[in-house]
Amino acid sequence: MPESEFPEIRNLHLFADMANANFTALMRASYVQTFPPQIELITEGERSDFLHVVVSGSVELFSAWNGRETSMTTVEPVSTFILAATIKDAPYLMSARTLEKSRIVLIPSQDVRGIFASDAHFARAIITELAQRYRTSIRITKDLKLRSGLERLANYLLRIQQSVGRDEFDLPMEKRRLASLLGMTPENLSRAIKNLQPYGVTINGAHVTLHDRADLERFAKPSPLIDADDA
Amino acid sequence: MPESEFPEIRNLHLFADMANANFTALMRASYVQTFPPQIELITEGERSDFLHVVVSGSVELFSAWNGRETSMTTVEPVSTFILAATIKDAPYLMSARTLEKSRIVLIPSQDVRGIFASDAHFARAIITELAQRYRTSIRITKDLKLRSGLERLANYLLRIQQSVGRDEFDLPMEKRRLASLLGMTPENLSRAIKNLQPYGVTINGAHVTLHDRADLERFAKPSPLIDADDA
DNA sequence: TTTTGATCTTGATATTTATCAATTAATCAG
DNA sequence: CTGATTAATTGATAAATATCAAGATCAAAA
Repeated sequence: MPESEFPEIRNLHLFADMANANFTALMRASYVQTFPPQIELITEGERSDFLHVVVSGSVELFSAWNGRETSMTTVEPVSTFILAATIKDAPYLMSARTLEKSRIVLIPSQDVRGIFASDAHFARAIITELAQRYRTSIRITKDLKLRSGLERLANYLLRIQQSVGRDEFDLPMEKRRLASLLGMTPENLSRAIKNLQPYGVTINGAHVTLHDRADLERFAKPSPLIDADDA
Repeated sequence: MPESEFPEIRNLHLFADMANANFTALMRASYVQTFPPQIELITEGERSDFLHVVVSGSVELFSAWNGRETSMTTVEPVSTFILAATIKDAPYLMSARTLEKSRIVLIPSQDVRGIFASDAHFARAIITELAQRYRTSIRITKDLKLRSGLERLANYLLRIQQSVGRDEFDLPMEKRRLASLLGMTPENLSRAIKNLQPYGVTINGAHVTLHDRADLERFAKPSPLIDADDA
């Protein structure tokens, strides 16, 4: 693996504080590969041989059961995925596919497990990362169990609004995939979008305008205990 | 805190491998308290001052939003809850209430954070615990997004069957709460139970009989990637 | 540009799930 | 044991969501 890739990985919280020697050892054992779009990188049920790091592009995590499929999350650069499976040396619970041309670093799981056992800083970073991901997953469960599809969409839009800081923005993914992420069908998402019009939401193609955020918030009732990144 | 309580806590994976001095320090800083049933121990949104350990009894974790409430999980002895909030020093995402008279150990969060920074064994145990909980949470999301209510119930029954090893058993909780756990209304659970009769399921009060497990499995299609504890 | 294929939208309909109301069954305190 | 309370069930209805089919829109490839 070329050393030129090291810095951006090193900057990840996960690797930022670990001993230099350990980081270098991890990197030397790793592979970097560029994948075209729509390549299935891992399949749920497989053994987790590598911790993956998305350096550029983006990756979708999804799951299937009984002929159905659902989008679980999108992994953007620079961050890791399937950390928990790597740690537990257990099968992946989700599949992963590239959404676009993506550069992926593959770190052998065995090396990750070996090093966190001896590097306290690395262990601490893993703890923080896992705690964060666990909490995010709990938020998703609450979103699914406590809200209707329409409410999930409304809060999703408000979360984007929050993160970009503007009332006008583009949807960051296809509606088809957004629907799956929100736990609804594409048809229903189309209708949900219309049903938000009375609250000042206009979506034209991918372009979203929130004409009256206060009004939308009155409907969506966003909560930091579901919608914040952490608070 | 009385030393008599130490051993069973010490036996938890989470505390089993840590240095003796550290364990003792944690315990000396802790409180034990016995709570009556239906006491709200923590409320979502509060700061996480204590890591909780259920020594006896049982505790329900639940969440509310916009006047609705959903049951998230049940904590049985001996295990901890709200570890992630403790680690992150962040507000609880779930509330907790005793289901019965329960003995709870309260370990100051600050001490937990202080010690895992210096005790590698403890840190490692926390990693394992968080990874496990994260994976469980992912399974729950898959269950909710990929299955109908009827399918969730069918698989829930098969999971209990698996854990008790018999085709006849009692539901471990009120139907009201089971419904909430499965993400449906009590009325719907009643009907779902009836709808499983063609697959050999009889539920009389709390007593469940699976007359034809193979048949039920053909309908439920259990998957180790959703239903196993870990595999 | 045109074609081709996919996504998106819309309407009609079916299914699933929730709500409301009433009754029955179970539990518990006195 | 008995009344009071809560849980569970059942039926009727409403709302939410999914499915199916068709057309419209968009985007990539020839």
